[in-house]
Amino acid sequence: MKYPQLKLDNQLCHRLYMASNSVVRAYRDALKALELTYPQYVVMMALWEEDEVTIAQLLQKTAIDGGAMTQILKKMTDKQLLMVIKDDNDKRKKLVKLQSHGVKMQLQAADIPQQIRCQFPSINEHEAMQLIALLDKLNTDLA
Amino acid sequence: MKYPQLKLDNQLCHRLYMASNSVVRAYRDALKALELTYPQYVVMMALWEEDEVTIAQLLQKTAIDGGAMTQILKKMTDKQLLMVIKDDNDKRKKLVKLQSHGVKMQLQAADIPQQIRCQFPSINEHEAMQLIALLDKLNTDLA
DNA sequence: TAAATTTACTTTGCGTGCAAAACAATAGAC
DNA sequence: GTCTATTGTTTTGCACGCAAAGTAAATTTA
Repeated sequence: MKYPQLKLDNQLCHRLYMASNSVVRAYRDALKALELTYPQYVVMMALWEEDEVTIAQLLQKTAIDGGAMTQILKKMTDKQLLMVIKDDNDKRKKLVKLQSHGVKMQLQAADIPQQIRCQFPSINEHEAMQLIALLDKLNTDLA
Repeated sequence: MKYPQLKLDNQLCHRLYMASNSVVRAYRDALKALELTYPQYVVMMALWEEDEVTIAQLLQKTAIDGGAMTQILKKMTDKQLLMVIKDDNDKRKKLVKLQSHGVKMQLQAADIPQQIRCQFPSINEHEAMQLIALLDKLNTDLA
């Protein structure tokens, strides 16, 4: 091959592409019970950490696309997981607030991380931390 | 917080999600010159390595979704990058073959990997190889 | 204070990723 | 040699990710 740098085997990026897709796929079964997609689950995690935040804060924390977020919040509102309220101090802003159904869901979600973790037994705790550290570097550079 | 395992900061998976999106975004400028999307570029890399392969082989090598592949090959055919030919030995199969325009594009693509690499300077060569090894483990487990 | 700029969010159009269903052609079982 | 199962690919419907354009409200500027 003329250009070894173009071999798929040499592409860090293709590995990331595959890994991200695989991991999101891995969540599907666990999330089916909660009737959540992966991005919707990420929104829930963000809100369980800090509730009543603006959409901008949620976008920042989750790294979900703004255009998609509008649709996601609409669907989650329909499911009674949360509410979107106008901010009276600044009418451009909107606050996202969990409904009781959304709050309670945290209990059901509590063992999902472990369920997922079991699906990659080849990675030990040390390696998982290494991976997180490397991905943080990457994300910082690409931010 | 009641459930630290649900903190976004503790999620390997959310890092992967962000990193994959960021990296694909990073390719956008470089690929704009070739009028390719990232998955289309992956198809090109696969074909530059081995041409005249069946769609099933291409799916296997690229890890692109089958339903999406049909659309991707249609668009790439329209752009004269490749052809999809029926296999006479087994009429279920189809072979994908680069057109001359597609073959020549390899030269233009040859410096893309380096362009992308420059966008995450915090990761040195050793770390990049570490990252690849860890992602390979992950992908093997989740395959 | 009126105009220009910026901020916060929504909308639109396109390109995937995905599951599930559909389809055609081959291979196997009997 | 039919009947069934399997293989290879396409289609459909939905959910994002993304860029770019649009809207409304606040802020800055002059």
